[in-house]
Amino acid sequence: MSEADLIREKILVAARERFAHYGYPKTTIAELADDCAMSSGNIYRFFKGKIDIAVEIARREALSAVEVLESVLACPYRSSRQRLEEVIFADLRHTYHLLENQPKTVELAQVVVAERPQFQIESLRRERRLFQRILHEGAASGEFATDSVPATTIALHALTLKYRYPQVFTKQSLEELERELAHVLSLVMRGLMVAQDGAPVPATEIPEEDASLTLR
Amino acid sequence: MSEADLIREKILVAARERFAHYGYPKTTIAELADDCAMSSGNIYRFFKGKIDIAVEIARREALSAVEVLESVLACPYRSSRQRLEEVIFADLRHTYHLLENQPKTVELAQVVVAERPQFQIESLRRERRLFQRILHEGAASGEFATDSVPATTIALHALTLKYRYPQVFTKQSLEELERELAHVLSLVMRGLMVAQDGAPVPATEIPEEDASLTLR
DNA sequence: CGAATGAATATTTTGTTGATTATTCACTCT
DNA sequence: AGAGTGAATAATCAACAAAATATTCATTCG
Repeated sequence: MSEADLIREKILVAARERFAHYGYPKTTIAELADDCAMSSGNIYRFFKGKIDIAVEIARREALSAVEVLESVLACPYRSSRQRLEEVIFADLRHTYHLLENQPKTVELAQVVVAERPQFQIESLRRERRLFQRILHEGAASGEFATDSVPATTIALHALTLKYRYPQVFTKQSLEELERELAHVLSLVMRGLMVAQDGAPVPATEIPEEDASLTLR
Repeated sequence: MSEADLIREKILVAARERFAHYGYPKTTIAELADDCAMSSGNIYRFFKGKIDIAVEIARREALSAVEVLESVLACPYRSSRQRLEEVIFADLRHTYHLLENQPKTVELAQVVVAERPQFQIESLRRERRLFQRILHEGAASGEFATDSVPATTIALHALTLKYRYPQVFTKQSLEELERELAHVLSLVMRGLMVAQDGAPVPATEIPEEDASLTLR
């Protein structure tokens, strides 16, 4: 990693700290420069503007969240249904805890999305790709019955919207949201799965909360 | 209808007009009083405050929307599936057109919900009751298979959230939203419906837009 | 010469004041 | 007495100035 990259990282570390503690608008470039023992003008050799620091932090946060979810897919013994359900539950829990513990994250996300609408589009796309991969595997193995994997992906992504931005839409507790999500998934799974010799598709069970899947 | 009630209606008519044209904040009590040829003080004999006029208008709007949706249930020849799908599509279209044609409605709704959170809770509850009735009928007739009508109602209501506040979450066109909703309902219906002698549950078709179901 | 500075400038936020508007109420009118 | 008024008061908004902050860039430094 080059010298310049190291300084860039230093700025990002200082910014993450201040954004989380005091929020994006209350953090000044002068403060970040102080933290990094440099002049405010010098920050601009590493980032085009203040907002770009926020974008980079948000981008990494989003990437690492998807990476953690992808680790669920690495467990080979699980069925596609289990994978899909665990990913959706893990996503809900991760976002819920993030907004609980780091309330300033909401503000940061809002600023970034307002300034760079493309950011949200790409985050959603990454998430959809993850869903699509699971559906594709499930369809290939004969576990899922679907006319069109892309169409089902879009549907699944749309119908789980509420659980991806939990505290934004409702003031429900995590427990309530989890119970509700289990009902939603039970309904959907019955439609998605291939009938196993007449046996009804069992209801979704709320998975154990796996600490290793909880970020930070 | 008593004399007092008639005056009350007059105020509501004037307010609806001005709220729609100029918005809630830009409408003054003095203007409403002028419209009704009375003094501003006199308005307060009919409404506790300005916000209560907005609440009453929003309440009636919400009630009449549910009433129109209920008229779908009055068509006896339709299957439960058709009813459910038509109600959800009609709701999407109605809200979409309302926000298109009466953009000030969003502002009004925001003001009312901010001031009276209970309002939203009750509107959602009314909508859920409608869903529950359809599910109940479908379960009784053997068309729908469900362990628990209340649980399925909650699930159905949660997973169609995106289509109840269309322009709030995305900038998608009505056509896109309808196509997406059809995919969502196809998936859900396959899980909800009782298998008919092995034949697969057909995909959801986007219903004709029925002008009589479009409010205002 | 590239890296870094910090004063200069542009932009945004904050605070203040005057004006507008919501709400009350002592009063008038029928 | 009950319906209605409009001036008085309280609350909110809007416009503007002052302060704080983001960004640039001529200059310095190593």
